[in-house]
Amino acid sequence: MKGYLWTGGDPGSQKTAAPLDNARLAPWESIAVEAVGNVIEFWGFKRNQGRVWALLYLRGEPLTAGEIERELDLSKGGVSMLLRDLERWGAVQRVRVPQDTVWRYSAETDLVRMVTHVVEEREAAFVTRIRADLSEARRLAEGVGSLPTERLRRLERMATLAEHVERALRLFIKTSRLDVAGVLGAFRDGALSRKG
Amino acid sequence: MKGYLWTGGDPGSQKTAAPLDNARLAPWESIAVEAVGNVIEFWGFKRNQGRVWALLYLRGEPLTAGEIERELDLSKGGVSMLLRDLERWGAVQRVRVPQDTVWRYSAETDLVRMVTHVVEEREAAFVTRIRADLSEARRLAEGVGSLPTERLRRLERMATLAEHVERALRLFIKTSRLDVAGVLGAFRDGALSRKG
DNA sequence: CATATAGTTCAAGACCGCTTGAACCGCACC
DNA sequence: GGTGCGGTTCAAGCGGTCTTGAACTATATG
Repeated sequence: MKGYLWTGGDPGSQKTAAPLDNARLAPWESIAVEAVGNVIEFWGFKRNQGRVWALLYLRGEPLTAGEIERELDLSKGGVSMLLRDLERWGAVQRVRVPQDTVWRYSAETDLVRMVTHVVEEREAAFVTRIRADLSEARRLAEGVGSLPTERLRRLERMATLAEHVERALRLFIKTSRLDVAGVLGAFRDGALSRKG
Repeated sequence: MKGYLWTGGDPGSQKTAAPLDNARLAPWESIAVEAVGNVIEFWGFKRNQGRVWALLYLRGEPLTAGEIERELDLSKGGVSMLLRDLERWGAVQRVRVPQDTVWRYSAETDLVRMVTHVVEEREAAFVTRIRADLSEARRLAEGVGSLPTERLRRLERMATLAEHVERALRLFIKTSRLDVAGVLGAFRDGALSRKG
């Protein structure tokens, strides 16, 4: 989510899932990789975190940092950092293939868990904060003697609204988690080889 | 939502609903205004759009652009653009007080409608796009002869997941709209004076 | 130990959206 | 017409994040 339809309208400029530079990738891979990049960015992560995960997931077998670097046309340092983040979040696993010295990385299905989890944390904290701010404002406002009750009421309505939105949001996260959990089964079932 | 807990952790640096420069505003106003600014930014709009709307809403009576400029410490040009956006979205109304030459602006309760509406549009378009991309990828992949079925399956699962998330999201928007609509009643009911 | 290659770190810079401020327009009033 | 003021526009600057690339560490090998 960057510049969408905001102020200017400017429709039709939808950021394309561009073939970009990943000329190395098969077209279908490229499209899927970019799509995941978009989603992940939308949810507040870095686009390239999504791209890396998608590549690893689609390939199925572990890749080296160098391969990722080439396939996605990223810098060495960038790949290192992206992998570290993904690994820390449990979205990617670092594996060592027997009689080989380099690290390889394979996708965990947990990108999904990671997203729901982090988003949940973030959203919850945020929403809580807003509520706290609004009740603080209300407390202060009530302390002001000469405040027209009408203005106080407006403030209260604002707070009420915030609470309702919070409820809706929590509900969304909960149902969404359930729904996703179902699909996770699908991710896990198949004969998805995973080095172990 | 800017830099939250992403890569670095860095907790406790929660962006405060700072007293900022709006020394002119009563503390409770300032807090509430900033809170709304945060929310609105979180949903993908400009922080200052939220601040302007909040100020107008809390004040109850129409303000001039100059007043807004001073109260929120914004630039002339900025206020003009912010008001234009808000007006276009129906979140603010431009009113002319009898025997006065300047325009004044008053808050519509429709900020809420605006947010749900725009967010809905945006989210829907986005999600649709992702789905389209993924099925395109799938179509292409199926056209490739020598593709291991396992890899194809992974792609398919990705698409399935996207569909599920889409469903959850649409559900959220729908229930959220209903919920918000309920509160809108509360916004409208009271003896909220509106120049007419 | 010297060399080479994988991996990490981080300052510098690219990039991008938001805000500013000055030029400009339009209207009222003298 | 001239002056003043509200309002608009937009190029330039600012502030933020993300990426790069070079220096650095770690590890294997001869």
